Amino acid sequence: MLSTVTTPTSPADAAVLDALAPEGGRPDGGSDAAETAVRIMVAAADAFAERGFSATTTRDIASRAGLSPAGVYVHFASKEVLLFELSRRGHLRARDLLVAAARDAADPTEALRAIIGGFSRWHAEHHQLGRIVQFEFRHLGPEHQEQVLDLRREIDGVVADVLAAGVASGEFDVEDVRGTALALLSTAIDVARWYSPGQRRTPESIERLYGELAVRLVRRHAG
Amino acid sequence: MLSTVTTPTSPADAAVLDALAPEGGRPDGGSDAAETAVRIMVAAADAFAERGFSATTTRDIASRAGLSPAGVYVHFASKEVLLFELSRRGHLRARDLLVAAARDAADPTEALRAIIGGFSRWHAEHHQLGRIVQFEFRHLGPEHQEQVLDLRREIDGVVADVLAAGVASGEFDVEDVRGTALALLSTAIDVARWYSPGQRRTPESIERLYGELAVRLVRRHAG
DNA sequence: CCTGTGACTAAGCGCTTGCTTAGTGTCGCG
DNA sequence: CGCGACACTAAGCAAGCGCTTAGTCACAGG
Repeated sequence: MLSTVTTPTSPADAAVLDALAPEGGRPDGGSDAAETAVRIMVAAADAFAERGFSATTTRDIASRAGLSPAGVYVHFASKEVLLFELSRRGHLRARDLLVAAARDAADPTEALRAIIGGFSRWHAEHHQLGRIVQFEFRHLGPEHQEQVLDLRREIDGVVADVLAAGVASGEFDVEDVRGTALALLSTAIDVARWYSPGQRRTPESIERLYGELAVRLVRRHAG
Repeated sequence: MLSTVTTPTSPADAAVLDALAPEGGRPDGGSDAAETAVRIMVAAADAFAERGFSATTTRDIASRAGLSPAGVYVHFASKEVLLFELSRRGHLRARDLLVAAARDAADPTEALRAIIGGFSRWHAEHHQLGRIVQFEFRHLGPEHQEQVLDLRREIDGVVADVLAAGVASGEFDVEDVRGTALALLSTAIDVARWYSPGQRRTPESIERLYGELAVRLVRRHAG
C-alpha cells in the first residue's frame, strides 16, 4: 500500500545469504576469504536496503561485517563494485527463477501464474536485495549499468514470450503485449518497495494473489 | 537548446513548476522571495530525482537555482525540510487529482479507469516529483514521515472505496479488495521508476492503457 | 537624508566521507 | 626454523559535506 512504512530491515536474513552464496553447496565450512566476502555482501545488502546506497558509509558496512573500515577493500575494490556485485547476483537469481518457472509450466496460463507469482514472492522474500536491484540502479557506473541492463532485457523477454505464447494459443486476449508485460512486472517489482516481514501478508499469499491477478488480467473475456 | 550554456537551471520542466507553484494564479510577477523559493524547489526536485536525496548536495541545489550555497537557507531550514516540502506538495496534488477523478465519474467502472489512468499519467508527467514522493520517503524525519503517511492513507482509501463501490454495484468481481488496490497502485507508482520523456510511450498512452488494464482486472467474468 | 529590513554572499567551521598506506599477526610449506 | 603469502588493522589523508557567521546591498518608510 502507499501508506506502508519501510521498517528498518532486520540484519542478516537467511534469505539474503541464500541469494548471495555461491551456487554449489558448501563442502565443509568454506574458505575463510570467500566466507568473509559473503559476510561483507550480506552486511552491505542490509545497509543499502535500509538507508540507500549513498547514505551508507563504508564504515557502516565494515562494522556490520565485523571488520575494520579497511578490511572491506581486501575483498572489493570500491563501494560501487560491491553494489554491482549485489545487483548482478540478484538479477541472476531472479532471472533463473523466471526461466525455470516458465520452462516447467504446462501451458501459458500456468506459466504466467508461475512467473508473476514467483517473481512477486521473490521480491517479498528477498526484499532487501530486491530494493537494491530495482532502486539503486542509478548509482552503478555506466559499464556496470550496461551489464545489468542485459540481464533486465532477458527478464522482460521471458514475460513477453509467455504472453505472446498465450495469445498465439488463444488463451489470452492482450492488445499491447509489451505494455501489459510492463504493468505485470511493475506489480511484482513494487512489492520490494512496500513489503516488510512480520506483517499480515506473507510471501506465499502475495504469490497466490498476484499470480491469480495476472491470469485475470489477460484471460479471454467470455462475454 | 543544447548550446545554451549560461542557464543555471538545467531541465526545469514546466511540469515540475506547475506542480509546485502555489494554488492561486499569480496576480502580477509574484513577490521575489516566493519566486526564489519555488526556483529552489524546482532545482531540488531536478537534483533529487536525478541523483537521489543523499547524493544531492546543497551546493548542487543552490547552483541550479542560481544562488550561493548559503542562499538556500534563507528559504528552507535544512535539506530535509526541502525534501518534505516537495513530498508534501506532491502528495497533495496527487490526492486532489484522485479525489476529483473519483467524484466526477459516472459509475465505479469509469471511476476506476479515471483514477488509475490519471494516477499513472501523473507519475509520467511528474516523474521527477513522483520519484521523490515514492522513493525518497525514508529520508524524511519521523514526524514528517507521519504527516506524509496521513496523505498516503487518503490516497489508498480513494482506490479501495472505488473498488468497494464496484463490488457493491455488481460491476466488479474482486476477492481481495485491499490486495487488488495495492496491485493497481503499484502499476501506477512504478511508472515514475521507468518512465522518461522522449520515449515511445506518452503520458496519454500510459493513461489509456493502464486505465483499461485496471478495468479488465476487476470486471465480472461473463463466462 | 537616515534607519531598519530582509534577501543574499564570501568565507569558513567542524565533521564525515571513500579510500590508502604502512604495518601486524598467522598460516602453510620447505 | 625461516620465508613468503595473505587477511586484516591503526592511522590518516585529501576532499567534500551540511550548515553558520558576519557582512553587503537594495530599497521602503519617515
